[in-house]
This record gives sequence, structure tokens and C-alpha cells, in this order.
Amino acid sequence: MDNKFEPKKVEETLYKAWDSSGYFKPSGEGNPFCILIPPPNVTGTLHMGHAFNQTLMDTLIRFKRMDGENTLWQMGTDHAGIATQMLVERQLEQEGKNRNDLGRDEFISKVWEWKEKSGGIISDQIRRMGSSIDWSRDRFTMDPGYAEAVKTAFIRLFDQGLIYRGKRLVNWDPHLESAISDLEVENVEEKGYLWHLRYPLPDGVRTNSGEDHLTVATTRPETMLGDTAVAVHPDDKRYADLIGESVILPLCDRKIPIIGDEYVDRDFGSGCVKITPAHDFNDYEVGERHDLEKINIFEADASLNDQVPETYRGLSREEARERVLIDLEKGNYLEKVEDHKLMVPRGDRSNSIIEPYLTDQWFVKIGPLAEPAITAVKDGRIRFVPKQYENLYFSFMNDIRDWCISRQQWWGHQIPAFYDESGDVFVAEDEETARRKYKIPSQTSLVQDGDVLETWFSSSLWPIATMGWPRASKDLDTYLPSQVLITGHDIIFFWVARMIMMTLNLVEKIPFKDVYIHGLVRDSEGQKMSKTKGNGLDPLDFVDGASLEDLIKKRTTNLTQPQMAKKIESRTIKEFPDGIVEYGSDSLRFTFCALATTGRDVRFDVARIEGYRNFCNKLWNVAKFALSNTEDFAPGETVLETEFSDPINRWIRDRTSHVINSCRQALGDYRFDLYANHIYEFAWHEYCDWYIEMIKPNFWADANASERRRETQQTMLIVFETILKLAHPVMPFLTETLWQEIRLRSVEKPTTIMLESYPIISDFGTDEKATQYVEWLKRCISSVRNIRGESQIKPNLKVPLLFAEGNASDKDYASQGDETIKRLANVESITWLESAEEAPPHALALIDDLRILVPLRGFIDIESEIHRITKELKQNEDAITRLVSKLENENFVAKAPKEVVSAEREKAESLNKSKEKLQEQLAQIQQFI
RNA sequence: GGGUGUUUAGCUCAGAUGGGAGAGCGACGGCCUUACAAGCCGUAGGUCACUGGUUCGAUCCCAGUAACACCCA
Repeated sequence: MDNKFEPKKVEETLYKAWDSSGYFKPSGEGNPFCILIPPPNVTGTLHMGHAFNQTLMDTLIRFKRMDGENTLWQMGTDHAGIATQMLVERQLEQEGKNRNDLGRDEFISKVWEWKEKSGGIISDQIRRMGSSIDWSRDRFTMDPGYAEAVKTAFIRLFDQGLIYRGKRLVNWDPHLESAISDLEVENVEEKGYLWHLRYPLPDGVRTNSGEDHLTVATTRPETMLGDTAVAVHPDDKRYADLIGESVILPLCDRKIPIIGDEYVDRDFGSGCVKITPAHDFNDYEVGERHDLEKINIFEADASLNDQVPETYRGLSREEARERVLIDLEKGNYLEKVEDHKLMVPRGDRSNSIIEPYLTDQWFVKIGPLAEPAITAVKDGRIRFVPKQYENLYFSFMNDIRDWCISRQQWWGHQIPAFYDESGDVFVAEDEETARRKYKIPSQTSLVQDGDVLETWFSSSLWPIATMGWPRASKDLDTYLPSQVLITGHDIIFFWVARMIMMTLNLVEKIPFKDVYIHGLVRDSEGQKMSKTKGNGLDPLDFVDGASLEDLIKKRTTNLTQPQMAKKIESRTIKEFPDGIVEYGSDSLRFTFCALATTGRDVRFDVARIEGYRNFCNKLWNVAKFALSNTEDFAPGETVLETEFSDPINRWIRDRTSHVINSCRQALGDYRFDLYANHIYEFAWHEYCDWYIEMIKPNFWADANASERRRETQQTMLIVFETILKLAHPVMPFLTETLWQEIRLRSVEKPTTIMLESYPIISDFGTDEKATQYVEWLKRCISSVRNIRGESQIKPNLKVPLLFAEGNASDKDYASQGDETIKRLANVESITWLESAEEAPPHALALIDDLRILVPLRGFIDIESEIHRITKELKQNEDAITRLVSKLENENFVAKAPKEVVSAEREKAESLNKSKEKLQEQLAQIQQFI
């Protein structure tokens, strides 16, 4: 075996072997256990969030598979409508073309081409993470079968009256020229201005204070061209009597009414608000209440249309603002300008400013869908882990609005709706069916709706469409509902909630039982990773390593803001001066598990992965040890545990049960962090640090032929194999590699650790006696090491050791552990003293009543011994003080539970005994200064 | 403006139907001891954000305050 674990040598080979052997497929036996992958963008690449998410899913899937369940990890990718279309459009742009030059069909085939070319990248990256996905069932949301599901869902909901078409104010992206989801709008605080405009009152009309105009404040002066009212608060004494009058809209010379509405904030600005119902969500509501006209002043690209005076037509919104302001200034309509911070809505894809825009769109009527979806979580059929996310879910669901599902795009599922010449709408699979369904004569020509459905509409069908719906299927019966959905909290609304609603409606079942929500991966400073900030990391750079040059290149190419390149470069140099070394997939996976605490953020720090890479190597090395000491091991001839002669072997079996229990519990609770910690702690600190060190002599010298050698080989191997199995779900490559070697020491031929049974406690049982003994042994050895360490005794110098006092079991333990103590604490001899009085000057440690003495003899440093004892005495006294004050408190003795009181009494007693001994020791040792 | 969450060792985080706090990393000291220097042995670090309340007892429960983060408007 190599000196180090070298992941590159095994990872890809192993993965291919697993996959081609069909190990990733459902076994067909046992309880179904299914996880649906949150489908990544088909043309995307793997980022840290994916890698984290993948790790948790694979860990659970591998655990359940080993534990005998019929596991399915359903893979698939999403067509990501807007994102993908934008990408292809950007490429066309570089060729100097746009989509209209190509036409719809040709454009779509270009997108498919792009999908074929880049669609495999993320799948390959997922493979590199070790994900045990059943690739034969890979789905794509634009597959023909999936498309059928989307159509069917749309038609059913339409026929149920849950989908309708209507003219509504929606979030409009003028760059994409499409509606986008409320959830895709990011409100960003930006610096702007508040312009105060004067709207003249008609002749003779005055405000209470004698003004001949009303002043309105706005952050978007250009929209005044679409104003259809000015609103004041009905109780505002300044203006109440003007309600019903009108003002003259400058630049347009229209008269618009003054209305009273409680929406107006009297304290903001002058207390008068301009109302533009077609371009503001709040104004829209006001307009509805007062039956105001809605004047749409924009074209789809947010240039001004012919609803505005001629001079402004065709201008962009930005140009229009400038012109309007100049003209207002000229007409003396501009009262003042103030700096103002405002929330600017931006599209999360295009980053352009979003317009509230009045268009015809398709909507899902959400009320009837939301209600059962709320109930499903309320009554516990669906459970969120951690639980607090249920509140988030409820708060979203309780004031959810109708869902705009149409997008003015080409890449996606075209809406199965057809129009005749008079604009009547018919919804059906295709034109033929529509004619039959609605009895439309053949001479009437029908045109299909050109819009597509938003991507989340199709992914809301993920739980059923991947299982063959709308056709009946065995998969639907077996894997719906799936056991757990694993995802980040950022898509609870986008995806999780919608899957629940759609699945409940369409098949009357819940889509999944548990929703495990994990945190979002951030950089080591807690910042969100983003291309713009240049703090993004590619998970595969940790797997394979990357040079500083690679990292800089990756972070600075294709920037939306190229001026950031310099800053990003220096930041990268600072963060990774030597690039990233190769850690391998297992280290990265283990790190992600260890970071998966219940918090909302996960900070990714390179220091962590380094530590866990070392852990991988630790396992590698102890495997080397185990193998080299078992070359003569004959697997058939096992020693019964009841006949074990070395309690160390019994003890480690006891500890093994313990860790099995902990791992199972942690995985059952989705506590991946605890799971990783349990493995780390047990493998490193119990198995390697204590067990292996303690049993080494069993392999030496005269022990060669003995039973003890055999039982130790057997135990060392079985426990190590158990560690490998316990850890396999999180570190598949390393454990498989080592298991293949370890299994050479077994009667059975190795196949794969993947399909071995996950360990159960009853494989090992418990042994309290052995455990007590070994715990004593560890304390004893640690005490001596502590004395040695503090006195800086050279490791190669053996010291004599004296025991005094103590009870029968101390004596028993000491004689049993004689050799072990000598070797692990570097002791040359152990002597029991008849009484403590005969002890030579010494350093002292205590195990309860037992005194452990190391004679001074020149190598104990008196100063440091005084320091050591003083420190211990101080701790001891502090503890006593606390206990005494407690026990002297009558209320405590009277009111606290009896067990607590007596436990505290015992503690105090034993501390007092130790105190005396420590004081004695201090007094004695001080004589030698 | 409304809501949620967080605040524990230098850093990243665990923690307990309330009996007085742990890990990893880092720091410091000593070691190339025949699996492992990506290692071994040892050590130091905390008024558990602040202020009140409940309780025999609060880091844990309750209320308020502050800072930070996120979500919604």
C-alpha cells in the first residue's frame, strides 16, 4: 500500500465500477426509500451549494441502501427556461444576431444543441462527488414524457377552474421582455432622489393654506405621464375638502381627480400622492378601489408608447425621466429635489429594473391549492426538519397570491392553449383535441399561445412526472410519497411549496414525508458566494486541486462587471496564495457533513477540509497497520468473544456498539454533523489512539502463536471493518478501497462495501466490566503522561511508578494493566507501597483513593510540580466551595430531588479527600525548593 | 415598517425535560516512539451578548435591550 491515501488513483475507477455493476439501482427488496434530487440547471455547473446538497443526499441514500432499504435516488435536470435562454441569446449576440433573426423553431433547436453540448457537465461533476444515483432513470424536464405531464397538469387545472388568463399587473423584465415571478424580484436599496412636483389646481381652487397647487413626491417622475389621480388621506384636514376636485396634470394637460384613500401616509412628503395604476402595485389597488383609468405608458421594452405626448414617445425610461424633469423645471412644476434611499426591484437573472406592467398572463388560482397544502404540514403528514421552517412555510402559504405561470419566452413548455380569431381561448393537448373538445369547426383557424410556462411550473410536478405520471405506474405506487426531500431554504417557496400543492391536487397524495432543510454555503467570512464578488468556489477544485492561476482565471472570466477583476484577483491571492491542494472527494464530503449543523448558514473554511483530509489519511494508515499485522490471520478459526483473554478487546467491542448507536441515531435525526463527529472521534481517538496502542504487544514476540494474538487480530479487523461501514455513506471511496483490502482477511470474497449491511449494535454487545477497567487504565496512563509532560521529562526516559492506597479493584487493574501502563506511560517499574508514608519525594496524581506517584529523583521539576498541584488544588477548592454553599442552603436540601442532593454530597466528600492529599503533597514538595 | 433566526474558547460550531460547559481548527511546550510529521504526547483559553423575572438553583425557561443575519412589504 502507498504511504498516503491518494484519492485520484481510485475515485473514478471505483465510481465506474459501482455504476456499471448496477449498485446504484434500487434493489427491489425492502422498504422503499426514495430521495428526489432538486434538479439542477441542465446547462449549469456544480457549485458549493450543490456539492453540499449532494453530499447529504448521498450519505443518506448509501446509509439506507446498506440498511436494507429499496433505495431510489431519482436524478434529473431542469431546463431552466430563462437562464438557459439568456445564455444562448448571449451567444447569438456575439455573432451579432438575436433570436428574432432565427425565428422560434430555429432558436429552439439552437438551445437543444447547446443543451446536448453542455448538458452533461453537471452530471459528470455529480459523479465526481461520488453520488450513487441511478443514472438509468435520469430525467429532463423537457423530455417528451415530462412534457406530457406538464400539459396534462395544465389542462386539468384549467378544467378545474384553477388556471385562468387575465390582464393583471405583473413584474415585468423589460430586458427579457417577459413576466417574471414575484420571487425572482430582488429588492435592493439604492440611492435615488425624491422629486417634489407641483400639480396646479384649476382656477379659483385653493388649498386650506392658500396654495394654488398640490405637491406630490415621487421617485419616478417619468411615470407622471400615466397618472390618473392624486390621492390624499380622507381625514387629512389640509386636503379633505378638495376630494372630488381635480388637478391639472402638467405636460399632459389632462385633468385628473383628487381622491381620498386611507392608503395615503399623511406624514410622508406633503401628504399628497400621485396615482399611476398601470405602473405601481399599490396604485393599482387604489385604482381598483376608485375605478380609475389605467394608462399604460410603456412598450414591452419600457420605452414610452403613444399614450404619452408626442415629444416623449419612443424614449427609454431613463431618457424620458430626464426630459420630463427638464420640462417640469421649465414649467416651474418642480418644487424641490431631495436625496432619497429607495428599494429598487431588480430581476435576479438579468439584473435590470423590473416594471410593474399590465399584460395578459396565465395564472394559477392558488387559494384552493394552498389550503390542503397547509393542512398537510399542520397535521404532520409532511414534516419540516428543522421544525422552525414550518413557520416560514405557513407565513408564505397564508398570504400567497395567484401564481403567474406564463413567460414571454421561447425555451420551455409552450402553453397548450389555442385562440380563434376573436380571441376565445381553448385549452387542450393539441389543436386536434381542442377542436374535438370544444367542437370547433375546421374552417375556424386556431393559433397556439406563444408563451411558455415558467420553469417552476414544470418542476412542481417533479415528484410525479419522474415516476411516470400521468400514466399509472409501479414507481408511483412504490416511491410516492418519497421519504425525504433535501434542499436549501432558498427554494421552499419556489419549489417545495409548489410540489406539495400540485401533488396533492393531481394525485391526492403528499409528495414526500420529510423536508430536510440545510443551510446555504457561504465563504469563510460568512459572505454569500457569488460571481460578482469573486468569492465563489468550485467544489471540484477541492477534489482535484487547483493552481492560483486557475482560480484567478475562473473567478475573473465572464464577469458582468469586468472592473471588479483586479479586486477579485488580489482577494484570491490573499485567500489561496498557493492555490488549492488536492483533497479528494471523501474529504470534501466529510467536511460538508461535519458542517451540516442546524444553523441557516454554513461557512466553508479550508482549515476544516484539511483536518478531514488528515482524517482520511489516518484511516489509511491504521489500515496499513491492521493489514501488516494480520498476514498470518486464518479467517475461519474465530475465537468466541466469551473466551477473549484481553479485556481491551472486549472494551473496544463495547465502544463499537456505542458508536454504532450514535451514528444510527444521528443519521435518523438528519444530524449529519453529529454523525461525522462520532465517526471521527471513535476512529481516531478511541480506536487509533487507545485501542491500537494498547494491543500492539499482542502482536509481538512470544504472543505470536497465542490465542491472544488471534483474538486481537480478529477484533482489530472486525472493528476496523465496522468503522469502514459506518463511514462508508460519507466517505465512499476511501472506505471501499480499504474494505477491499481488509476483506482479504475474511472467508467471504469481497464484492462491495456499498451493499454490506450497515452495522447494528447487537453485532457487538456491551461489556461494562472491561469498560471500567480500560477507563481506569486510560486515566492512569494520562495521569503519568501529564506529570511527564509538565515536568518536561524526555520521552525516551523511563520513570519508576509507585502506587499507594487504593482499593482492591485498583490493585487488580494495576496488575492486569502492568505492561500497558509501562509501555504507554514510559514507566520502567511499578511498585505498590504498603503505605503512603514510605513514599520518597514524588509527583502525585489521584484516581479517587489511589495515589499514583512518580519519584522525583532529579527528573521531576519541583517548580512545575508545585505549579501542577496548585492548579489542581485550586480547581478542587473551587468545586468544593460551590458544593458546600449549595449543601448549606436549606432550600436546596429541602427542595431539590433527593438523588441530586446525595450525588452532590458524595461529590463533596470525594473532593474533600482529594483535597487533603493534594495539600499534603504541596506541603511536602515545597520542602524541596 | 412586519416577521424569523443567531449571539457559548482566538476562529468555526456542538450542547443539556434547568444541577453549573465540550469538539475541531488555531495557539503554546515537548517529541522523526518500527501505521501515520497529513503524525504522537502534553498545556493554556469561556461572567455561555446585556438587563430583569420565574426557581433551592438559569448559559438553558420567560420578558425586555443591543448587535448581526435572513425573509416579507
